[in-house]
Amino acid sequence: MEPNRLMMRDCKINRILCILEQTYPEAHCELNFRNPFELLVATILSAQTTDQKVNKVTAVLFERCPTPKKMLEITPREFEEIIRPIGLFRTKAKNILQTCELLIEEHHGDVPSNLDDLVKMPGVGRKTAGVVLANAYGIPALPVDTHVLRVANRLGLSREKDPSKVEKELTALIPMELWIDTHHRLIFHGRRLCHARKPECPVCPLKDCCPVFTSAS
DNA sequence: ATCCCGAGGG
DNA sequence: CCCTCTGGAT
Repeated sequence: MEPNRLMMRDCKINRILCILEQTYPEAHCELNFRNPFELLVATILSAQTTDQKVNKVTAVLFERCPTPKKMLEITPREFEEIIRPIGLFRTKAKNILQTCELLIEEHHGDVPSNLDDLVKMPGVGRKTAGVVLANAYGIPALPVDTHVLRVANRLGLSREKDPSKVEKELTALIPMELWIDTHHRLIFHGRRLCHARKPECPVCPLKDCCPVFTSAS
């Protein structure tokens, strides 16, 4: 128990951020988009799937419906068929089409650049809103998804299980100019090494800072 | 079988 | 906190 405390004191947040930067210097959003509207739609679609599958579907969708107005011109049924391969297609179709209506009625067809308005869109929670703010507008955000949550818990950066509480703790801990990159790096790390089931601790660059590894060995 | 870069609802 | 929505990959 003493060794753990010392270990954690040695490897504070700066060390973790530094290793993350060296390990995943190019971490970035892997969704394909050309403007805030496309990113908003792609991000709503990305729940419970991979970016690669979303990109396949949006390549077709954005070609046919590049604006909220165009998206409402095809039938909901046609819309569902286009996005069907990614799953959860009925819920997502309904949310996206309602979001398009809201964008037109209350935002002149533009995607709002603040969290409060974004979260009012159906199908848009903190995570989706954060991704849009960060990647479409360059506004500092550190949205917490399942990867970020899991990795932050394991590294001892937060003990909370509620994503919004974890977000608060992380943003308090990390300099604002690093929020966006850190979000992407934690996700890459969660996907590459820090898997939900079987984390690859022996080859993890963060193992010396991580309570999971140091307490297991 | 079980898991995906979630959100909304009970 | 738990459940459901969905299909596809593994």
